[in-house]
Amino acid sequence: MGSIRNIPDIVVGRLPIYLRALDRLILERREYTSSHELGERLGISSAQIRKDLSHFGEFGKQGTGYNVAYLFDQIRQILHVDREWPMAVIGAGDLGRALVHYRGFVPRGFRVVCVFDTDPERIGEEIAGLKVQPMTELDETISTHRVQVAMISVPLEAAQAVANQLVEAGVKAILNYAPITIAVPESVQVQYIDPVVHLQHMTFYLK
Amino acid sequence: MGSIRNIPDIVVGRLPIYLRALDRLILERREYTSSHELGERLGISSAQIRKDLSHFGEFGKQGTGYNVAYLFDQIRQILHVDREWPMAVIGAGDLGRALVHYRGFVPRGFRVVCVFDTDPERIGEEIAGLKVQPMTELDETISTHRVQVAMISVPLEAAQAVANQLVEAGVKAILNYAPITIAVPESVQVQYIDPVVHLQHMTFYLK
DNA sequence: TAGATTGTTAATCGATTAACAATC
DNA sequence: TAGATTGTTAATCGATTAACAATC
Repeated sequence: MGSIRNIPDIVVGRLPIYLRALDRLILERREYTSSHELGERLGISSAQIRKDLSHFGEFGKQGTGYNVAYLFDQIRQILHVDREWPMAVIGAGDLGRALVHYRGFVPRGFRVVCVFDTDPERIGEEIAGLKVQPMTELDETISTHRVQVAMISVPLEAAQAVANQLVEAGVKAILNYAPITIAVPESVQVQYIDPVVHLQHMTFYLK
Repeated sequence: MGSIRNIPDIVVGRLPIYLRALDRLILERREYTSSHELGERLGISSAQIRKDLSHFGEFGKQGTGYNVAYLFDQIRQILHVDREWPMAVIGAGDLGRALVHYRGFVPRGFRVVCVFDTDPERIGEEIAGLKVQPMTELDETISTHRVQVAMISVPLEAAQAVANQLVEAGVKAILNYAPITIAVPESVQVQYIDPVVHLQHMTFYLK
């Protein structure tokens, strides 16, 4: 297999985790790994890892396992992070600032190239070398930078309107930090980060 | 049903999403809703919502649907967020600061009560009225405040060691923002937030 | 009453795991 | 060669959906 499309989304969702683990193995100067070792580290069965990878091709050798650097490269290509995606951040509050400052994006294929806010107090302010821009400039800036990926860090009341503007401007993937489900066209990807959802999931198991 | 234990974890994971949607309906002053409406808003089938809820009891009425306030209360109880969980934040960098400042925790059952860091520059500094404490005080502070929930916002190299300290101090649920899988005893809950994982998941579908 | 919607059962669909031949 | 580990098949397991009697 490998070339046939329609990969289960749940499988795609695990690839970034594999990539992260491989990155770590590279840091440890490990040349080879196995589905067993990866599974051990990630709390996933080795069979699942082999099955997941088999959707995309044959990356290992019987007896030896996987060449770490090679598999890392292959997954980077599969996920399209063998390049640098320019990103927009909407909302320059505490969270937006933290996102602009975050050093962890660039080594993994992303770079914040613009920040927007509505607050006149914030517009013009510099965050990590980027000037906060007014929302009125969103469309043009996103076009010229060819931004396809954006992160929303505005209050929840504003999130849907911001999402609409982003879609209008041509953004194709939105990471929404506002605690609300937003509606977008089918052609636009959305993912959510809401810490409270994770916390409430865990407190179910606490007394 | 309702009282039999061993609820699928995937069902538990959806309850916070339902709760969020109900919160929104309360805000909109809606008195009743239906599995159909909830499903529509969340992009989930109505059958799934009814099935999920049926694990915990009967909350609706045929013909009428669900009383919003009642269902909201019930799910709060199920998830144990009908109280306020004190939380610790470990790591007072940009992200840690944003977490301490975040106003969205208290209305949903959580309150940051202490912040820790190793950097002498940061120790003693005030963030939203909380003094940043040295890691040496972690054990005692967590005991006296009866903290069971913690968020890790330290660099990835430090994350496992911090997790160990937290477990040692009696923490039972960890929300880990460091991009690394950490090892903890079975009795401790862990959830992860890594924006890059979400971004890479989405770029798979982009060109 | 007629219409709407629940809770639940059974059917379907999909994901995970076990097992193993192939082979490095 | 002997041992290890892959990729894949088939079996198992679990989750989602469709359908409907019950009933508000």
